[in-house]
Amino acid sequence: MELSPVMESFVLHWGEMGSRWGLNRTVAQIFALLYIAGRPLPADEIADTLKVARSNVSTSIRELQSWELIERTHAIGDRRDHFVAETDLWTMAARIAEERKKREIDPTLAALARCLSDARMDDGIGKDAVARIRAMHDFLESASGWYEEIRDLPQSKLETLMKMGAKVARLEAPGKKPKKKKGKR
Amino acid sequence: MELSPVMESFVLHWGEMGSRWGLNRTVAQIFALLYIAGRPLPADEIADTLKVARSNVSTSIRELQSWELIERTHAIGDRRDHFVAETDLWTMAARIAEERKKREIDPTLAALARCLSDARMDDGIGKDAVARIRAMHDFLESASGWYEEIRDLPQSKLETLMKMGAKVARLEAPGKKPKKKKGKR
DNA sequence: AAGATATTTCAGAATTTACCGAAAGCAGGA
DNA sequence: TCCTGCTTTCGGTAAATTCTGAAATATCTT
Repeated sequence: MELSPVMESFVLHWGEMGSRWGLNRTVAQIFALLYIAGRPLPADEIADTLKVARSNVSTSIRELQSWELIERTHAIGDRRDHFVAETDLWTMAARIAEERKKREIDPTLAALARCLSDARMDDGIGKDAVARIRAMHDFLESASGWYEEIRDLPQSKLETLMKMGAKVARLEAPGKKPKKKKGKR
Repeated sequence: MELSPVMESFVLHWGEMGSRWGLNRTVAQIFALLYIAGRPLPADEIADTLKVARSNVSTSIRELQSWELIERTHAIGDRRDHFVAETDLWTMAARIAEERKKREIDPTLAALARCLSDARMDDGIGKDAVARIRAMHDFLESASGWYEEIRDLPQSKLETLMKMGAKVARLEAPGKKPKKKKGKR
């Protein structure tokens, strides 16, 4: 596939950003390419376009599938696997949130719980230190619980909720109480 | 500083997790140590405790300061700098969110905007591809705007908002309409 | 101002991570 | 069952990142 200048810079930017996100450059670039292509691409075409080894594409695609950000499809008369990116952005965001939680939050929560239960046998640790571990554990757990509650809301509900957020924010903003209801900052 | 077994595993776990978070191991460990210590520690004591080079501590501390997760303090009669971790978890979360947005979202948004403006001069890119870039840009921008609206809410307001979220979630949950108000799933 | 103590910078060493290309594995014909 | 086209696995290498120790810098003390 031939990349126009803008498409190329889109892909390159995603590559750089991907690193900051825990993905590696190639993985991120492949996703960007599929997203911008807007149609299923076979692995070897991806490799050609991005100038990376075919095997590298294979590995990266597996990673993208574990994030559920791309899907395998087929074309008639073509034995090769093709891949398409998820294009709905709400879905993308949800998938990313889910996966990051799974990789970042859940293991941490488990480790903290382990620390707390071990703390009983550990006479070298102070009460206040245990309390701080517990505080962190409880905080993460409640954030996690909240996320789970809203995770399955349909998009429309989420949008409602976000609007509510904005409203709450506006309502008696810190330091400047509106005197009249007409006063819309 | 002597680490008890639980304290040590807390620190080690943070080290591992930090990697998944874009921090490196040492940076994360130092933060964990300061958090669990609950009192200001001088840099050389940190180095001793974690068995890393003094210079490494210096670099890592700078990184933690850029996240505003630790603060430099002083003790009378001691010329050395001491460091304490932020212990309020809401504040911590806010700082992390702010910094991640700054590092992950803002540059991406800027790059997308650049792509969009460049797209005019690029006759190699299809209309639909431009539309997808725009969709991503707009999505990120509105998420970003929402974040900015709630970012400065006091903790109490945020908690209210989270409760609202839970309520919206419960209210006519997808696939199971409650018939009576008593029915609390 | 010189000496003592504390911090930062930096070049190279060590470690970790990403990538390539060759070989192996797996279908679906002939 | 033996090609043939496609995909995955894997050992080694290249690249990037992290860490160290020595040297430079800064700051107090006398």
